Amino acid sequence: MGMSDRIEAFILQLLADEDDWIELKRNELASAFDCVPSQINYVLATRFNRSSGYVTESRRGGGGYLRIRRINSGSDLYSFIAAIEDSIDVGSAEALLTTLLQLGLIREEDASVISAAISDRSLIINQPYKNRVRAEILKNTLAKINERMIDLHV
Amino acid sequence: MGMSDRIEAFILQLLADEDDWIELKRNELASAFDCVPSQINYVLATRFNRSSGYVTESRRGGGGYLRIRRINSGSDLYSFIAAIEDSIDVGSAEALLTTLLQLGLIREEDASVISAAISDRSLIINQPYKNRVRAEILKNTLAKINERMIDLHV
DNA sequence: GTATAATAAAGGTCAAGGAAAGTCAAAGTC
DNA sequence: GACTTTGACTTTCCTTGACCTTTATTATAC
Repeated sequence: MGMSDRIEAFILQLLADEDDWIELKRNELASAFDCVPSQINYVLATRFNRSSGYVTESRRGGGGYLRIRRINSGSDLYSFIAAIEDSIDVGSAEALLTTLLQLGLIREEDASVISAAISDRSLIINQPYKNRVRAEILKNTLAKINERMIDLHV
Repeated sequence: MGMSDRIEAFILQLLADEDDWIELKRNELASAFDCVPSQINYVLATRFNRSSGYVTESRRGGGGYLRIRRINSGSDLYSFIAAIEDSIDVGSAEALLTTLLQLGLIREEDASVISAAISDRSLIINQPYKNRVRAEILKNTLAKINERMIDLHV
């Protein structure tokens, strides 16, 4: 297990204990793991980014910190669902999923299942039905996820 | 017995000892057998692929690895996927999802997303296409979940 | 005493280099 | 002819360090 993996595990442990959010000192963490401080940034960028369900804030200067928060992000899938047209091609649909991922509005697991559902491999029917069904599937699955998130968090 | 056969035997032995999954370093293995690293890829591709009942994952870069896992096709989603006919009505599909849930082969989150995708509200097309598309969506989404379950250490 | 300037104490960025594994086609073997 | 072996080249991921920006604290001017 490499250094980045160990740092990731350490942070995950902290989050599991404290749930909600944690605060760290970049320099302290770096010297605890005996690595350069920028390695911490690398770990945050690759493992604690939005599409893996985390947000980080930080502050520089005296008393600076890193804060890592898990987002079980409820809320506004609605506006995106409402914006889906009656028909959507596979490229646009995938782009939408990517956007939602980046915004942390859906999780990677959900995105991959939806992606499989709306793929051309699944929708073995001709146009224009294909794109219409794709739009319906998108709306219904996203609505279901939205429901779940609201149930969970709010 | 050729080199590929000997490497295969070695890996099979490791799997027999450790059952479940094993992790290897491509370069170490190659130098242990005194062959080029890409030979390992050849062995994995020809002897440890999906259709022979194995999956492999890997990671490049520092601390990279090869991981080989046996698919025990009994409790795997795979056998259920294979059993899905070309056409399935909504009742049977829901029943299947319930079964898979009870067996712990899928999670509730996944079930709800799939359920939304294959509902009559999503599949706004006529029979017999509706049931055929439903079958395809089921197969493709479950296959994706199966992949993911395998990726994680199950 | 307040306003400003200097210094210290954080964290951020980015590119270079290294450490793996992947690919693919040519050559070899049976 | 099919399967195997080899190696040059590619891609991905990780680590390191030099340099930058932001914030807090302290020193200085008036």
